[in-house]
Amino acid sequence: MPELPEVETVVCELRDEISGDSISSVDVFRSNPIVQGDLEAFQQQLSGRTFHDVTRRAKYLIFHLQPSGYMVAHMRMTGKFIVTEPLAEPEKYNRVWFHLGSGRLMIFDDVRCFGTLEFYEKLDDSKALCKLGIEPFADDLNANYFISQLVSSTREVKSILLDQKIIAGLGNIYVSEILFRSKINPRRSAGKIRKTEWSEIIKFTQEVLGEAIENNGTTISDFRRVDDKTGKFQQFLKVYDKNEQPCPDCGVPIQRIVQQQRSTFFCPECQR
DNA sequence: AGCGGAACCTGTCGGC
DNA sequence: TGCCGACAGGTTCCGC
Repeated sequence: MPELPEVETVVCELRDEISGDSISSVDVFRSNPIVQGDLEAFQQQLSGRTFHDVTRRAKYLIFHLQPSGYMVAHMRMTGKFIVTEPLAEPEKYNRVWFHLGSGRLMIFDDVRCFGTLEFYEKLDDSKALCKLGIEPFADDLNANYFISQLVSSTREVKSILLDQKIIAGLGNIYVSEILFRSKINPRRSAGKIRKTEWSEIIKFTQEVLGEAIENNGTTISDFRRVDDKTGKFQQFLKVYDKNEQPCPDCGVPIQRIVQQQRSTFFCPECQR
């Protein structure tokens, strides 16, 4: 489900739905490995608190609780949050139920159980959050941010853009799209990317993510609507999953390669 | 430092 | 039809 635009969408929807609602109790149908740390402590820490706000940091969801504390969540590949009227029985991949004071249910559903839920009294206590790099829409993100730390780096530029410690929130799909629009070959060494090229990468990062956020819901954000495969998302992607298909700009076949055990798609003609 | 590989889990799809 | 391997949008850990 999630790259940053999908997380942003979910965060906004959840904020509208649950802000002000309280948690009366928490049912866990399968904790391993979703709920981090002691399960009973987690249930106890959440029960009785109220959702005050929901925000995003990179691909993490942060549930602000009152009178104190935070639930930090990550949906990984297949996690989902659903707010619904009460159900009699958990559905197959429901992992956690949050019973809300309003009588509704917030469900964390996750086929693959890669997702994570953690409670923290203070956000600084989350090591994962502390390690994250700059947000793609941060005001102080500029070419020098990359150049200053990558002058002599031989790492491939794709690896840099996926590195959450450097820039936090980009995922495999959008990195292919960003580098295509930037006309940069994903295998280029980061240290050899010129300042003007970094500026292009930043510009197109914000453009691609912005478009995806605007098109939320019809992108990949909802497996329940996955039958709608010919929706806007397919039109939106220019290279991802387009192996052997003609480049929309020059007609040369898009190439699929593997970098860091992940698929990369690019145009060998346009991207230098 | 930074790479590759494996791991966490389950489902789906294509080839034989 | 049935089995088997490859693959899936993320992150972390380990060894070299």
